[in-house]
Amino acid sequence: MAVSEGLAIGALARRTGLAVSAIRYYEAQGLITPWRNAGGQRRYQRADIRRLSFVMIAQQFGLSLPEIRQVLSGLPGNRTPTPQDWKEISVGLRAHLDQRIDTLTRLRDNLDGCIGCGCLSLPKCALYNPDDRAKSKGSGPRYLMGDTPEG
Amino acid sequence: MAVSEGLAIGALARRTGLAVSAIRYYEAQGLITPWRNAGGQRRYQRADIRRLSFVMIAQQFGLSLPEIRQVLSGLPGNRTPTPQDWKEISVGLRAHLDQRIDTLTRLRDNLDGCIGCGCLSLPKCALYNPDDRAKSKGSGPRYLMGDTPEG
DNA sequence: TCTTGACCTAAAGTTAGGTTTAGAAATTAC
DNA sequence: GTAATTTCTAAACCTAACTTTAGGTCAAGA
Repeated sequence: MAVSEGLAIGALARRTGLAVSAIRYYEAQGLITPWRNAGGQRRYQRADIRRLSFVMIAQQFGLSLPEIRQVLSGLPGNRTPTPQDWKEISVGLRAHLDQRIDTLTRLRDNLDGCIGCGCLSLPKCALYNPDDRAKSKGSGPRYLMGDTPEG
Repeated sequence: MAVSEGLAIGALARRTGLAVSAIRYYEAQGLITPWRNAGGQRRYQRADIRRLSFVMIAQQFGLSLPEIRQVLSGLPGNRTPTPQDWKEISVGLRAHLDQRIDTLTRLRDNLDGCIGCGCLSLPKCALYNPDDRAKSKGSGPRYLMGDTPEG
């Protein structure tokens, strides 16, 4: 009954809205590290509610789980994170989000130009420098909408 | 050799930068419909280069393949699409993109507020009304960063 | 105590968007 | 005419982020 007994996984699930299976999965991905009670069941700190909420927010921002793990590694390991700790690692998120907004805005403006001329041929298209998450799998520059350089 | 013989799948792949396997996959998803030559091989119209380029652009915008299929269904089926046709279906893309940018911007501003107060507790967080693509899989509202309504 | 609900692990299944493989047939190049 | 290249189909495989299932254990309450 003491606070030190920690939260069971079901309680943590109810507090975060996550599925129990998702929380176990996050543990397997190194995002959260519970301890075990005498019977071998997972027990969590109250601060882990905040930690999982952060994971959910970062996911909304488009970070992958490995990326989130990286960001979380910026938290102190030897004590419960303070509001200031959370604030500091959130700065990186803000930068990530700014970049995503910027990419999409460039993409939109490019489409506007193409709609404007009515041809949709984009030799200067933002797709040549696409979003970080997409691409890098293609082979060299692509000539879009049917316009090759040699005609 | 006549134009009417169409493009083989390899030629289309070179013109679009897509893998041959991807083009076949898009056909299976109903995004493109080649005809077959006497030997059973796929043959494509030159206009299909443009069609596939549109698919790639729409993907950059975050549309799923079923969504793209839906958008493409706005093209005339009985003739080669004109620049005006492409312009018309692009308007929907523009709206989609605007909405995504708007969502991300709200998310960012919300994070700013939370960084500002240093607590990262977001009862009014944009995550309650998240991006269209994410969520809808959760069960009811989530109380983020450890703050439940009842305390 | 007994029973019910919560929890455990490991493995398989799921969706999206493809790629890879295998073996055969068509096409192209010389 | 033959060799090399492309293309064909079907099915298996891949990653991310989880969920589901199966069979068994732990914890809490009447």
